[in-house]
Amino acid sequence: MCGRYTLLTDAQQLAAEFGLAEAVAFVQRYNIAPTQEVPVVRILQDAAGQEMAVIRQQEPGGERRLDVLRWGLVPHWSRDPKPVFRMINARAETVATQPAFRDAFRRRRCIVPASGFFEWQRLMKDGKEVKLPHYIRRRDGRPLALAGLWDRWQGADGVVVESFTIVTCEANELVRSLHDRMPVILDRADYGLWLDPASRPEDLLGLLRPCPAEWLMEGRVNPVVNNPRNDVPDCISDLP
DNA sequence: CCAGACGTTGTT
DNA sequence: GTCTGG
DNA sequence: CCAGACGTTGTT
DNA sequence: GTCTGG
Repeated sequence: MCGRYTLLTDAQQLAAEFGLAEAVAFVQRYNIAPTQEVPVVRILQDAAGQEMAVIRQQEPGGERRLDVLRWGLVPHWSRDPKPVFRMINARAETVATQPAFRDAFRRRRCIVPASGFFEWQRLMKDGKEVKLPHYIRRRDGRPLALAGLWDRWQGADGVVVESFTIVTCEANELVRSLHDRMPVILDRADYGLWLDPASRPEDLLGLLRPCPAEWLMEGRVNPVVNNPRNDVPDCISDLP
């Protein structure tokens, strides 16, 4: 599962990691929650759904850009711009066939950059359930590339809402003690394949598996992160 | 994901 | 318990 | 044909 | 938009 994460990487680092055409400034975030607007990496297509041929010749797949989208997918056919259901995650196992995701999986994939993500460990203490937040990040300090899907919703009055969801898979050995699901974390060598609108579904499905546990490290953090209103550095302060 | 609220009426 | 807001 | 659904998680 | 159920 992935329901909260951070983005602390600076614009230059992010541009280098993801091969962005332009280093776009954005706000550093310690506590990103569903429904909020956050930057994602994607390749835009023209209205006909074709990549722009000129750009494609120079850069396979087209230009990688950083755009701000809403977390919680609103399918283009929704009556409402607010999803009736909380589509903040999409299961890797069914993403190619579920009506809400399959179009996006075929042609509108993105990478959700994150410095780390949170998982809550549920424990019973004195007969009451407590939720202990844990923070998971890469050992090598690089940002995480979370596999995402996006869509564009347009209302009758012309209002446009662009939104995204994070693909999940079964948890690896490191995350399993906290939860049985985790976000799909892409290898740097696979960024191009995932982002290229022309990639074949059968190749893409091979990427949707848990990353090696050795990539990651994990530790308990301050419960101040539990409240999404607290977007402060304490959210990732380590607890013994 | 967690925190916090949790109503009714009539009209479009 | 269940839904909405962040 | 039209109407209605379209999702994930965790918990029971 | 597209599929399923009636």
